[in-house]
Amino acid sequence: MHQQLINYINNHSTVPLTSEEETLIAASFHFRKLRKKQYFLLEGDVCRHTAFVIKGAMRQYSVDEKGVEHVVHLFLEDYWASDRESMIMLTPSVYNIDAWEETEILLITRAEMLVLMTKVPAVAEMIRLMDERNAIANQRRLSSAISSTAEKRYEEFANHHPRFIERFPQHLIASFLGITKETLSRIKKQSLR
Amino acid sequence: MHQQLINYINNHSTVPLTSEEETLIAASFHFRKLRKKQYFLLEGDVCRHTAFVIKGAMRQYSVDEKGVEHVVHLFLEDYWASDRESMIMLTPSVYNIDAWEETEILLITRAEMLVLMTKVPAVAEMIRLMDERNAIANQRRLSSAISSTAEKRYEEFANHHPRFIERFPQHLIASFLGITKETLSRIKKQSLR
DNA sequence: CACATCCGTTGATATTTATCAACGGATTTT
DNA sequence: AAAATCCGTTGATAAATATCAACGGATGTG
Repeated sequence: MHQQLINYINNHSTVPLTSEEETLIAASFHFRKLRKKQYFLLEGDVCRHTAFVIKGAMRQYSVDEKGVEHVVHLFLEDYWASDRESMIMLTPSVYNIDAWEETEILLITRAEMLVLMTKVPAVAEMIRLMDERNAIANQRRLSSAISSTAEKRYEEFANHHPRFIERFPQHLIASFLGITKETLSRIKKQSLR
Repeated sequence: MHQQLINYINNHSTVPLTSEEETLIAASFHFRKLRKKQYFLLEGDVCRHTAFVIKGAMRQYSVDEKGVEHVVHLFLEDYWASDRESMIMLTPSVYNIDAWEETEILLITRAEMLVLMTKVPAVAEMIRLMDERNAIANQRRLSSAISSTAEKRYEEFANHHPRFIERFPQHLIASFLGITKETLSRIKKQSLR
C-alpha cells in the first residue's frame, strides 16, 4: 500500500531508502480512501495533513461571495495536496479540497513530516526538490496569468498537463485557468481553424 | 555594510549568529551598487546570483512579442531577488531584473549559499522561512489573479503592500497587477466615490 | 534656462471575456 | 426504464478591460 510512495521517494532523491527507513515511512503515513465528492479539506477548517495521492483525482478550490467555485489546484496520482498557508499558520483555510474520482491518499501531519525529514535524509531531499519545482511552476503560472491571453494560457496548459485534460471535465480546466466554461469552449473551437 | 543582512538573519531565525558566523556570512556575500536602470539580470542570461537588497528598488519583468513589459516582481529593502528557475535549471532567463532607483545589493551564488546553509544553521532556517512565506504569498497572488476583478486585486495589493505604492510609479503597479495603466487610473478614480 | 522625457489622466473606440438562457446528448441515480 | 443531473455548446447581450491618441504637469537633463 505504501509501495508507491516508497518508489516515489526513491525516484526523487539520490540515496536509496534502507528497509528500516521504509518501515519508518510506512508508519508515518496513514491510508485513507475518499469516495467521489468527499472532502479532504473543508473551508473554515485548519489543514492538518498533507496528502500524497496514490490513486484518483482531487481538486482544490475557493468559493466566492456569489457562490462561484474557483479551482486553484488539480491533483492526480503522485501529487501532494494541502493548504500550506493554513497548515503553517494554523489559520482556517479558505479552500476546499475534495475527491473528483474515488481516491486513495496517504496522510501525514506537519509535525510527523518534520520528524521524518530529520530521520530520513532522502525524504528531506525529496521535499526540498518538490518545493523547488513547486515554486518554479507557480512562478510560471503566475507569469502567464498576468501576461497571457486566455487562449495562450490554455495552449500552454494543454502542452504541460495533457493528463489533466484527460481526467478532468472542461469546466474545471476553465476554472483552473481563470476563465468561464463558455469562453474555453469558444477558444477551443476557434483554435481549430 | 553587511550589518543589515546580519540583522535580517537574526530577525528571521531563532538562534543568534556568533561572530564567527557573521564573518563567514560577510565573506560569502559580495557588495554591488547599481545605478538607476542598470541590469542585475538580463533576459537570455543564466541567473547566477541571488541578491539581497540593502537599499533601493528593483523590478523583475518579461517583455512580450509586442515589446510590452510585464512586471512579475517588485523589490525594496530586505527583499531577495533572483530567477529561481534559471538559477536552478541553469537555463537562460526570460526575465530582466533592473534597478528602478539607485540600488545597493549583496550577491551570493547558489553554490555559496548551499555551503553557507550547511555551515550556519540560522541561515538555513531563515531561507526555509523565506521559502515558506514566498510560497504562501505566491499562492495568494495566483488565487487572486484567477478569481478576482482588477479592482479587488488593486485593493488587496494596496492593503498588503503600501510601501510599493509609495516607491513605484503607478504604471509599474498596474503591470504587476496584470492590467494597463489606463485601467488602473480609472479604477482608482471610481473607487473614490 | 530650455528641452526632452516621464507620468497620470481622459476620451473614444475596439476587443476580450462574462453573463444569462437554452439545448441535446451522455451519464448517473432512482 | 424513467428521471435527474452533468457536460459541452451556442446565441444574444452586457460588462470589463485594452488600445490608441492626446494633453498638461512634473521631473530630469544638457
